[in-house]
Amino acid sequence: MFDIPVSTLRYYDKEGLFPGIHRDSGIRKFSEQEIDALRVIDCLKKSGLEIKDIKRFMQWCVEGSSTYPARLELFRRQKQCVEEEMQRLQQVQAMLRFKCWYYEQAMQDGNEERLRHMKPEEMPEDIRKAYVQSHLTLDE
Amino acid sequence: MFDIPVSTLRYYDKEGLFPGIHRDSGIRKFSEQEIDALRVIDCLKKSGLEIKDIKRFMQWCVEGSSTYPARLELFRRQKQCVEEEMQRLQQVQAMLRFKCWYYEQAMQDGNEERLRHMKPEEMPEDIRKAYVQSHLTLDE
DNA sequence: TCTTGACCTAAAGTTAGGTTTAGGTATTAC
DNA sequence: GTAATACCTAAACCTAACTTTAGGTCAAGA
Repeated sequence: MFDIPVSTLRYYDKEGLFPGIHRDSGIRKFSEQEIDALRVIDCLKKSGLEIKDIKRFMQWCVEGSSTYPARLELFRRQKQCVEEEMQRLQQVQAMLRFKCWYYEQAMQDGNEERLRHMKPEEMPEDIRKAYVQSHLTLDE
Repeated sequence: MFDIPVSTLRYYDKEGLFPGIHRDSGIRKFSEQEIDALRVIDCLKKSGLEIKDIKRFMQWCVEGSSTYPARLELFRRQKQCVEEEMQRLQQVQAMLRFKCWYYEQAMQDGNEERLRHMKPEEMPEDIRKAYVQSHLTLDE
């Protein structure tokens, strides 16, 4: 259903990611609760959170309304993280766009001579923008 | 300069990421070549490439013009990867937007009763959109 | 009956990408 | 002269997030 190996589900459970999971004579029963937990786990993992922090969140969920502020703050923080990650990826994309253009040119020319001496001002505008953007933060 | 630990630079070199690096009586000399390599390494790493694949790219760079097509294809593939990653992150963001709204409501209400019975149709439009978007791929 | 398959546990193993340590050389600062 | 630094290597260590293995229980089907 979720394309997650059984071993991973057991690992998650061992790590405390399903604090309230019910068992039927030893066998884990995944209810709508846990399905939902899996969605949140997936989301929080992709937002950069570690398992132990996801566990803490799952604990908050069983602790009730007193932990609403903590949970809200967590999601706000992760939203911020993802926004920053997207910005980094946009810079990465700029570099990749530039590199694709670069090697298209190199293939046409058969060598990198012309490119080696090219200044940003001589590049097509969109490529120059990509070049400049991708050479920002890591420079100097 | 790049805020990379010396140990990491040595590790990269050991992994073959600076194939043509020059040494002055045993000591590595980082020229403009290697500075540029570091930018590309950073970009390729963030695009999801592993060290051993970056090494392969660096090898191509010393092999000359015959590897232009391979290099171009690599950058095109990584561009694709990053685009897909951005889409995944947009879905994650939708979930986070929904969760932030959810807990803002829960804090106002003091409990989750109202929210528990709420159907997507009853949510504010932007939140409903976020909810629907974030519940897409992992569902059923 | 028996054997196939789904579930279980605890514990060991795996992988990537570094980091740390131990031991050594060479240059600079006082 | 000697002491603090910056560099070097090889090899051991580390962490997160799984995965694999070994060994066992139980129920259904041929």
